[in-house]
Amino acid sequence: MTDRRAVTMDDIARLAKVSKPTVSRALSGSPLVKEDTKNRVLSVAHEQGYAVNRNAQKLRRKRTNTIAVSLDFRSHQQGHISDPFMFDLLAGVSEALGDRNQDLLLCAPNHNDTDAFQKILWSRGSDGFIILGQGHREEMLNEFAATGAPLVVWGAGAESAPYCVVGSDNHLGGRLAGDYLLDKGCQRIVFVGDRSFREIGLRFSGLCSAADERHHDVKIDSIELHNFSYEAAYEAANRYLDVTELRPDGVFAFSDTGAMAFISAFRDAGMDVPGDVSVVGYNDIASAAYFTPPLTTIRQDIHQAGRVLVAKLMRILDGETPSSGVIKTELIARET
Amino acid sequence: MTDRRAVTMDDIARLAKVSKPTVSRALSGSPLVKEDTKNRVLSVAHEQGYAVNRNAQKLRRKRTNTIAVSLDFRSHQQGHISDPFMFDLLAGVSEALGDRNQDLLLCAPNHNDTDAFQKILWSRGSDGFIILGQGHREEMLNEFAATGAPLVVWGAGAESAPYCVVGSDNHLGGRLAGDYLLDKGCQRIVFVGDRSFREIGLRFSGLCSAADERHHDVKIDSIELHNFSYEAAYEAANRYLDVTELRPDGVFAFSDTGAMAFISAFRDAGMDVPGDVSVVGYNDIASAAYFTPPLTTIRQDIHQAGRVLVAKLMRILDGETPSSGVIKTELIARET
DNA sequence: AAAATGTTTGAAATGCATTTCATTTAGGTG
DNA sequence: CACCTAAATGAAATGCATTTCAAACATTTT
Repeated sequence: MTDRRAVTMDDIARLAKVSKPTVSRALSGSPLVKEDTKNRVLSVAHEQGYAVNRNAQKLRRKRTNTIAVSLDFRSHQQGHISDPFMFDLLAGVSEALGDRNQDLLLCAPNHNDTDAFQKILWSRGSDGFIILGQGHREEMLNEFAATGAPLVVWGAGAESAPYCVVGSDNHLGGRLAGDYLLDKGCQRIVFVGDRSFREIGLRFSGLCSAADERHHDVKIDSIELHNFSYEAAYEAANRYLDVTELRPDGVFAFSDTGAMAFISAFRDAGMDVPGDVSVVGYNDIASAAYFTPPLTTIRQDIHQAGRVLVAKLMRILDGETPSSGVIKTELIARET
Repeated sequence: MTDRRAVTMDDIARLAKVSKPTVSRALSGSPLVKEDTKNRVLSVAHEQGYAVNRNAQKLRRKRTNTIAVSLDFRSHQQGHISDPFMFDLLAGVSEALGDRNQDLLLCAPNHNDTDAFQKILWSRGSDGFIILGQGHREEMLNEFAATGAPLVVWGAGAESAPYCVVGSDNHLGGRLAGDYLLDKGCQRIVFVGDRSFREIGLRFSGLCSAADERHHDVKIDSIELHNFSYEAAYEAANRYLDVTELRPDGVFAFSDTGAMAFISAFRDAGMDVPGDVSVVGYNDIASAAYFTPPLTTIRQDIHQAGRVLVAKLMRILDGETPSSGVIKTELIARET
C-alpha cells in the first residue's frame, strides 16, 4: 500500500556501510566476504525487509532458476483433464523442484504448437521444461527438442525419441495386467483406451504379448476411446455392451478412472464385478483401494517419478545428456 | 545449444532499420507506431526468433504479470493432498489466468510462514497471490494481508477477514446435506472432518441448524479427523464402528474422498449403503457420479471459482477492494 | 507559402543486481 | 621492517527493455 520506493541493494549497501558488490556477495553466500561483514549485511537486509529483485537477478545472471511445467489441462477440447494421477505427478515435481530451489512456472498452453514453448525459452521465462504427458504432441515435441531446448517428458520412451523421457514400463504394465486376467481364466478380454497415445498403445501390446505367450484361446478386443473423461468411458462401456453378443469377462483400462467408469457401467447393466468380469486399471490412484470393489491396478511409483524428472532435467541444464528413465511398475492385485 | 549471443531488441532495431523504442512499441502494440513500420518490425522479430526478454521487461515495468498460486500440497505433514477437487480448482485458476495473459507461479511453501510469501513479493516474483485453501493458515494470512499484500483466498469468508475470500456457502452446504439426510429419516447422523478448518466447521454448523429447525429427535455426532487421506478416514470409520453401540444411519463427510473412504469401511463392516446408512460428501468430484453406489454430494461450481478468484485479484491489483465472493452451492442427490 | 497541428521516431536516462578487475587491507616471512 | 601473498572490498561496466522528452516529419489551415 505504502507507495514508497522499493528497497534496493544500494540502500542496503549504504546502511551496512559497504559497497553494492559486497551486499550481493553476502546475500548469495559467497565465501569471499568476511563472516563479520556478511552478518551485518544480512541483518540490515532482514530489518529492511529486503529480498533481491529476482528480475534484475535473472536478467544479469541469464539463468532463471525456473522450470516450466506443462500440464495440458484441456487436451482434446474435452474439458479438463482431472485424472488425480496427473495431480500427484505434479505434486511430486513441485516438491522435487522446491528441494532444488527452482521455481515452477505452470503452463497450460492454449495453442499446442512449438511456438508457445519456444517463446518461453526465447523470452527467458524458464531454463527448461518438464512436459507432463506427451499425448498427441509427439511431433511438436520432436520439433521442439530439435531446437536444442532443454526438456524432459513424462510419457513412453521410444528408442528414437530425441528427448529424455521418463515413464513406467508400459509394455510390462500391460503384461502384468494380462497375466493377472489370464490367471483368472478370462477368455474375452477387452482393452479400453486411446491406443494412438504411445503409452497406451504399449499397454495394449503388453496385454497382447501376455496372451500370445500363453497359447491360450483368448479373444482380445479393444475399444478406442478418444476422450479421457468418466462420461466417455461410461458411454463407451454401454455401447459396447449393447453391441456385443458375448460380454467380456476381463477388462484392462488405460487408467483407474476409466476402469471405475467401466465398473460403474457394468454394475448398472446388472453385471457383477469381479464375479462376471475382472477389471484392471492403471496408476493406482489414491481412491483405487477404496473403490467398491477395491480396484486391481498397475502402480507407477509416482513419487520417484517427480524426483527423476527433475534430476534428469537438472543434468541436462548442466550440459549432460542423461538417458531416459524407467519408473518402477508393479501389479497391485485387489478385488477386481 | 548454439551458444551464440541471444538476439536482443537492439538487433531487431538494426535489422528493421528503426530505433529500439520503436521496436519496443511495435512489439507491445502501441498505437504510436505506423502500421507499416510495425509490420516490418514484427516480421523481422519473427524471422529472428525473437521474444522480448521478460526479465528485463519485468524489471523495467515493475509489473510481473505473474500470479503466485499456493497449493499447500503437504498440509499437516501427512503426505500429499491429492483431493481431485484441488486439482480442478487449480485447473480453473490456470485457465482464468491464461485468459488474462498472466503467468502462474506455483508455490508449495515448505515453511508455512508469512516470510515465504513475503519474499516472493519483495523480490518481485509475482504481483499477487491466490491461496488455495486457508486451512490452518488463517493467522498467517491475516498477518500477510495486514502488510497490504494483494491476495485472494479460496476458503470460507469470515466477515472479519482482512482479505478477499472466495468460496462456497459452507453453512448452506451443511444445511442442504442435513436436510437431505433428515428427509431420508436419519436419526443418528455423524459428521466427519476437521472442524477447526473454518470451511468444515461451517458445514458442521449448517448440519446442526438443519437438525435444530426440524425439532426432530436427531442425534448428531462428530468424528474429528485431522488428516485428509483416505487411509485416515477409513481407519476413523472403523474405530467409530468398533466403539459405538448404535451404528449411524447418516454420514456427512467433509469431502467426497472422505465419504468414499467411509462407504468403503461400511461395506467392509458388512453394512449396506444406502440401505443401512446414507452418506453425503462434498465437492462433487468427477468420480462421485461413478462411485458404487453413486455418491450424493454438495457441488461447488468449481469453474466459476477459478474465474472469480482471478477476477477479484485483478481488481485488487487495480487498486480496488472487491468484496468476498460466494460460489454456487447445490445438493446433487444420487444414490447414497 | 507560412503557420499550426498532429503523427512518428529517436537519444538518453532508468530499473536493479552481478561480474570483472583493480585496489586496499591483513597476514606471513626473511 | 621491508616484501610478498592471500583475503576482502569497491568502481565501473554490463544485462535488456521501457519511458520521457525532444526532434523530425507529415498534414491542414489560413
